[in-house]
Amino acid sequence: MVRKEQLRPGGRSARVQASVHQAVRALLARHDRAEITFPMIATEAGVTPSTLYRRWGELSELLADVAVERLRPDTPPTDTGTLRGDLEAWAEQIADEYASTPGQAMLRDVLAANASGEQAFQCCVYLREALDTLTLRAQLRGEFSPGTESLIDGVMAPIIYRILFLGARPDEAHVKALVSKALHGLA
Amino acid sequence: MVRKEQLRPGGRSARVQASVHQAVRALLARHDRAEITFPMIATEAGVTPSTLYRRWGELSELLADVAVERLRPDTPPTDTGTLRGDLEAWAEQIADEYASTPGQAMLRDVLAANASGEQAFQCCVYLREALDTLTLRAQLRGEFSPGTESLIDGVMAPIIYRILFLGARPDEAHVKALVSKALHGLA
DNA sequence: AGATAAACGCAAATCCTTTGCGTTAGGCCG
DNA sequence: CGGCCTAACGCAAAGGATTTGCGTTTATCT
Repeated sequence: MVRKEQLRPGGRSARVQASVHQAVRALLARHDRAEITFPMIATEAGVTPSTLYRRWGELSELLADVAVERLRPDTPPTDTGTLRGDLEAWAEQIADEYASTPGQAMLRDVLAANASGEQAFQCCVYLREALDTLTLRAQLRGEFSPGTESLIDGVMAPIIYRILFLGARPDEAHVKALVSKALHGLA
Repeated sequence: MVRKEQLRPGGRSARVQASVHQAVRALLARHDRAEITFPMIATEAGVTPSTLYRRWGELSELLADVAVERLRPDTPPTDTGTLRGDLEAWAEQIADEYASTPGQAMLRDVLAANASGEQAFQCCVYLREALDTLTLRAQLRGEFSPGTESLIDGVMAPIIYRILFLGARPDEAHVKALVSKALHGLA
C-alpha cells in the first residue's frame, strides 16, 4: 500500500509526510514501539488518523519508512588507507548501529513490512553502495577486492544474521576474522 | 507475553493450544496472513478471543509459535558420504524451504515476534543442531570440518540474508560456491 | 479426596480501523 | 495568469478488534 511513486512531491503532501515522520521519531523516543498506534501518531503530527491509514495502510509500513530513512548512511565510509582497514572500520560501525536496541527494532520493522514493501531491499542497497565504494577505492589504490557480492556474503551477512537471530553482534575479533577470511579467499 | 514456562503441560491447556495451532495452520492455507485476526482464529479453534489475547498477547507471537513448529526439521540431514555433499544437499534444502512463500512468511513472523520472544533464537538452534550433526559425522569419517560457527557464517548466514533482504534464494551454483569457500578456509 | 490457583468463557467497555462524503489545494493546460 | 481536474486531506459514523472484570471450570499438589 505504499504509494511513494504516485505521491505528489511538494506542498501539503510533503509537509504531512515530514510532520508524520517527525512524530514517529518523537514517539519512538518516549514509548515502547508496541504501544504506538496510528491515532497516537496522528495526534502528535496534527493530522487525522484516516490520513495515516490511507497513505501507509499498516503501522509497520510507516515504521519501516522511518527506519529506512534512519538507516541511510549520512557519510561515506572512512578511508583508512587499506581495504582491510576500511572494511574493518565500516563493519564495526554497521555492527554497532544495527545491533543497538533502536537499530534492531529498525531492522525488524523493515523486514516485517517487506510483505508488501521494498524497504528491506532499499536497506540492502545502502550496504551494497558502501561496499561498492570500498571496492572502487581499493581498485584505485591498486589493491584487489573480492567484490561486493563476496563481501556481502562473507562480512555483512554473518553480522546481520547474528544480530537478527541471536540478538547480539559478533565481537571485534570475530569481525576481524570475517574480514580476513573474505580477503583471503581471493588474492 | 509468552508463558510457555508457566503453562500447565497437560489437559485443557494442551488441547486448547493444539486446537489453536491447527486453526492457524488451516487459516494460513486459505487466507492472506494480513487478514488473519484473533477473533477469526478463535472461531476456527472453538475458543473465545480473550483466551488468545491472554495467552499470546499479540498475533505475531502466535504466528511465530506456529512458524517455529513448522520450521523444526523432522528428519536429520541426509548422509551423502562426504561433508561437502552433506553441506550442499542440506543447504539446498534449507534454501528451498526458507525461500518459499510460506517459508519467508514464517521467517518474518519469527523475527517480528522477537521483541519479546525467543523464537528467532530457537529457529537458529535448529540450524545449529543440523550443522553440529554434519560436523560430528565428518569427524567420525576422519574428515576435517571448519566447525559449526564457521559454517553458519559462511553458508547459512549468506543464504538467509539473501532470502530476507532480497526476497530470493541464491542459485545452486552460488550455494556450492559458499560451501567450497567455507571448506577451503581451513583444511 | 480436597484445596488452590491457573486457565478459560462470557460480556461490557474501550479503542482501533474502515469507509463514504465533502473540502482543500497541488499540478496542469489553455 | 486563471481555471479545471483530481489527489490528498478532514470529518464523522459504522464496524471490528482489543481489553478487562468476574464467575466457572479444571489441572496440579498435598
